[in-house]
Amino acid sequence: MGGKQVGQRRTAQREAIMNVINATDGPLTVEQIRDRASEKSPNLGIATVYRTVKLLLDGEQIHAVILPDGETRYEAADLDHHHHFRCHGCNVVFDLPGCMMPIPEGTALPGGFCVEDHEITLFGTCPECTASDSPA
Amino acid sequence: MGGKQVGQRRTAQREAIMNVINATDGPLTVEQIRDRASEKSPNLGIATVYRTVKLLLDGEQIHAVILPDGETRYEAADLDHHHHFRCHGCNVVFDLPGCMMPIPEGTALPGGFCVEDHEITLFGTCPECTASDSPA
DNA sequence: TTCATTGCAAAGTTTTTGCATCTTT
DNA sequence: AAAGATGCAAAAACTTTGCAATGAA
Repeated sequence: MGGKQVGQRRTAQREAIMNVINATDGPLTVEQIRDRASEKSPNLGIATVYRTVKLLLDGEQIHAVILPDGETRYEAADLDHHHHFRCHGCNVVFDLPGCMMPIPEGTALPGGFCVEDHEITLFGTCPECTASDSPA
Repeated sequence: MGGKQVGQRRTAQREAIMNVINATDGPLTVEQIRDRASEKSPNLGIATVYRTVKLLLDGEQIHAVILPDGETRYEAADLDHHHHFRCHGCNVVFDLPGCMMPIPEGTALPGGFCVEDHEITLFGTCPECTASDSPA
């Protein structure tokens, strides 16, 4: 009922988009995905990126990552549990392998809040920006 | 240069909006602010809420809180450092006093990332929803 | 050949801005 | 009375959707 089927054909656009998402070590915005995928698929329309992202979300192949800066980014779903670091200098978002959350899921907090999941974002300066910040 | 001055007059709308924001123990969306403030200021326009929120942001009286659900909320700026808990049942966002981040600011992470700030969101079930979830 | 997929443009959403009017000072 | 503030409606920014054309199978 309703709607055509979708996600069945291997197209250059889809290939390019998936490759871009899998090639980074940090989540990307739709704009970033389009810019990078456009190199391989020149006339790539922004609507196609949005549609493909939605397709990949539905298929659990990627996850949305919404950081406190309000931008929605996307990352491959097959990554291990990890968190993110956003550089104040270049605004790039990096993956930080591992987890630094001391409260295990299932814990009941003092107020009676039962913790099932968590999200952590670190902000600061990335190695590159640290290097270029400090004068010679 | 440019733009009128702003934030100089005490109006019913402003009063209502500020009271609403200061009366909660969790950050509120623009919609929530308007709904609650409308009780005191009936014809409150959404544009006024947006303008007032911006005004308060500029004046450092409130902060934006963007959680991983993508909704932008606002909270009083005079609160102590704390984090947030979003209930999967009722979608309400609560303040969690205190901090559970083991990495001090100023720490350099293994990859060379220098941490200056952080943001934590916990997800789970709030006390009320825990109570109503479990049958008698 | 069929029908999912694409690009473009139109339509939704959400937030911002222009403007005449209203209200605080 | 002067000028900031408000409400409405138009505009801008970001996503989604309709549709004819394209191209994978």
